[in-house]
Amino acid sequence: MPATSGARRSPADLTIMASRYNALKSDAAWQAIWDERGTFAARDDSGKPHAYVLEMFPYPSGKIHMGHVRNYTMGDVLARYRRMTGHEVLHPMGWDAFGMPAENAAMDKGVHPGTWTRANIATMKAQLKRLGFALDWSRELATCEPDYYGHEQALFLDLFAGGLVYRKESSVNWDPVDMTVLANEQVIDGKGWRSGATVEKRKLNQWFLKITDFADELLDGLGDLAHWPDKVKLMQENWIGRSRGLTFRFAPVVPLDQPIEVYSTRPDTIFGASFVAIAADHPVAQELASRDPDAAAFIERCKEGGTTAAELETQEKLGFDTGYAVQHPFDADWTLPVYIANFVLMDYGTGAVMGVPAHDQRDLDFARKYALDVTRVVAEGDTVDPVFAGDTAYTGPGRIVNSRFLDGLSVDEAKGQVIARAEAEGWGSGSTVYRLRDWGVSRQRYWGTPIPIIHCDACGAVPVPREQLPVVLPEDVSFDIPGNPLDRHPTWRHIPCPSCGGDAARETDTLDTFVDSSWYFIRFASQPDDKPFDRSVAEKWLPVGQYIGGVEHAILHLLYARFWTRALRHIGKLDMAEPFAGLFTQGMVTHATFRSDDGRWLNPDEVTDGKETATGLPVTIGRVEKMSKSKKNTVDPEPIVDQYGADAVRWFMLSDSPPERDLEWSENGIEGSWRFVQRLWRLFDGDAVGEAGSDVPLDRKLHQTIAGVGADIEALQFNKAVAKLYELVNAIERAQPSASRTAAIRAAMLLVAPMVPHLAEEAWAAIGREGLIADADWPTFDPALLVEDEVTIAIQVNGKLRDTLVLPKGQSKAEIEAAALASDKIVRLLDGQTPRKVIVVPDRLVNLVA
RNA sequence: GCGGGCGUGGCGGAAUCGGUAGACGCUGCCGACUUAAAAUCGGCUUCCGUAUGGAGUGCGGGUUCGAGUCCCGCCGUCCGCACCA
Repeated sequence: MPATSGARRSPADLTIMASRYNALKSDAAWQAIWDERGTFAARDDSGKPHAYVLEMFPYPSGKIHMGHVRNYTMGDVLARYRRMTGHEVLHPMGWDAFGMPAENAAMDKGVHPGTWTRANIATMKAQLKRLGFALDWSRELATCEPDYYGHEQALFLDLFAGGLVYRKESSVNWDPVDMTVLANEQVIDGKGWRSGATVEKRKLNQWFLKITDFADELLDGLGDLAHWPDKVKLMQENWIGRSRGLTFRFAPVVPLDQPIEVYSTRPDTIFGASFVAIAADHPVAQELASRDPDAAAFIERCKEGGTTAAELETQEKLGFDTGYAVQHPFDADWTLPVYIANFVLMDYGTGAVMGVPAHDQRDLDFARKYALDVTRVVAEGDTVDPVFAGDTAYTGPGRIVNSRFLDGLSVDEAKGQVIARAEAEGWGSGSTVYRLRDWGVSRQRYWGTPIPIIHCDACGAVPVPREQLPVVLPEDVSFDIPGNPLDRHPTWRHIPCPSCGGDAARETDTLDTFVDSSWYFIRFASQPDDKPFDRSVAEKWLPVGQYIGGVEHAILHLLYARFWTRALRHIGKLDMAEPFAGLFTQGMVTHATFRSDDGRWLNPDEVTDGKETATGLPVTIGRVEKMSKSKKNTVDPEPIVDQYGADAVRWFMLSDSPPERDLEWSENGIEGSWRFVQRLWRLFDGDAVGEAGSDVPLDRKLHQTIAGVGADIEALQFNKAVAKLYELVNAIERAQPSASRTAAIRAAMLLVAPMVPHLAEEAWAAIGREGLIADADWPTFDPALLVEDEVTIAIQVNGKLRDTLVLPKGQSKAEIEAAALASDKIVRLLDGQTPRKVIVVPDRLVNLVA
């Protein structure tokens, strides 16, 4: 029905003519069309500029949750926007499908991990499709399938051949509940990251990847990641933990029969040393313990101490005087006692330290307890007294004092001097020490990538020949006892040695699942059958332009993926240093928590009007927290999508909260989004007709919105883009019919298309446009229309706003000042006085200083 | 303890370079339409004050004609690391 030109349509007319938008019907219809046409399949050989948008792939735990919806909606908006701005977009999806929960399910429910995992994938894939994400499903992969992990085994062997894989017996973190080894990164406060069980130390033969070879690269490479959050870069920097100092030897004094090597970042304070401390598991301590029961008892006592944050905080510094002594490197007559101390760690540096109590807090605590000398060697302002008072070590800058040939130097100069002397005299050398350790990748689990190695008594560890890959997991396993079923399998592990043909056994450990996620983004870009990836194709897409995921992966996954990429470059497989050019870490989806009268957590749908629905008893409303099953404050996306449609859910995920912050789920919020979807539909459905006449203010608003929304999406500031779209829609609704208004409505369809794609397609089709809006071009803006021709000038007196004036843009300072002084309000306020000073900011404000 | 982020109405938040604080949304209130309700539409919604007006961006200082924004010192809160020599 054409509107009457010039007449404003009444709300009643709108209601009559606009049909209600049936989201469920449209969602299904357009999803089917996108599928049939392969709309979102990425073409490797496209002539368009390539864009790779990736969200962290999910673990198939059962069903998708709101966090997934938020994560994938953000990526989807960017992917769709990139398509509309002329890019060939790769936006794939897959499954991080190996891991412990599948084995737990196997143990709990007696279902095979593969069956459980694949069923979850099917469920979650259907749920993702239901949200209308612009994903290239033809590239879907699951890490638990041999056609993925077989290639991973090949890469593992490539790294093995390249010298980046080694095996060593090492003390490992053993999780007694999950019955597996954990990486240091997976031990949190002395407990397993997944089970929460207190971690024990065990000696096992483990496979390691030489990530420490890349420590410098990984650290320095952070500097090139301009589009990564500073927070994540800083976390990685701290994790790698590079420090520079001096590694040097203290010569032994009889009866000690070997030198003790220490590492120090403060060689400048060497004349302040008053003791040497070694770790409880230091070889010298162990040797002493074998002869001295007191030493052995002390070492046992050190191991009893907990490793949690709280325990460490309060733990007393304990020492055991070994009776040994060492010589000071600069004075053979100066001897220092050697202690075993509970605060020295064997696995950092050399496992031994020199104690300089005046300038290190731990050393000071220790020295005070055991009445050792505390000598100041760095001046604190004018204080140079060698006798150091108080219980707070001085760690600041200053001149070196009481230090013989170092006196008068700065801290840095003295460091250099001492290192130079040590190197010249041969008792030490400048060195770099990292907190980062090599990556232990062995897991004593079934549901993971089998490590493609065969152990032969004669030949040692032999790689599985390439033609025998993939080493496929046997299906016939049982989970009735904890531990690794591969160890118990009757036949799988028995195999002839590829080298000598004798009896040999397969490695039964599987790879850490972080290995699986260290290269999946490469496999998405290129997935030939006969090799992990085709280098030239992968390099067309990589690095990932924008990677989006949770900040919980700031260290582990992102560091491992960076390492893997560099390792592949090292062995000549891929010419790329960094896998993710842009990274964005989105906030969590949160919800209020509810507790019943008797303290049980309640699901939001068990609460009605502040009372428990079932009992009518009052409910305590707790704080807003991350949605979690344990607190029962989850909202299942599926029924929400069924009720409101995909677009309303997507719109809500983008609204209000900045994407890096938490988003609180609310019933009012989703209803508001649903209302807006309906409002958009009324706008699109009711006014796709030609009108005459122009409306310049509306044109301006439109062009400002086109420019602004595009910039906001590129900056991933979706909440701002949403606000601008609300403003545009408000303006269109208020405008009189005109050609400008019709043009604005049509442009608005394109502007909202990345966010509410189903509605946009429906509207596009309704006005008879050819093709899909998903394939349409993003509207362009006229820069001339971005600026207003009139500006509102603020008039301040002494910095306080007193009046505003609307003036043509671009007036001179004199004109603006004259206009300001002519204002009635200002004349009244000044009361005949002349301002002492007048500040005019053209097109902005006038400040009159009285 | 070390490192980092954040602090703006009833709520989520906006304010691009130091220049009109509170855009936009939610909630709430009033009104229109309706027999009624829902939906929709219009208006109001930082606080104090009937009002002219005053106060106001965690607190206290400072720089500036002008500070949410910059500087100094606190407080609160969240996150990461954690005896790293």
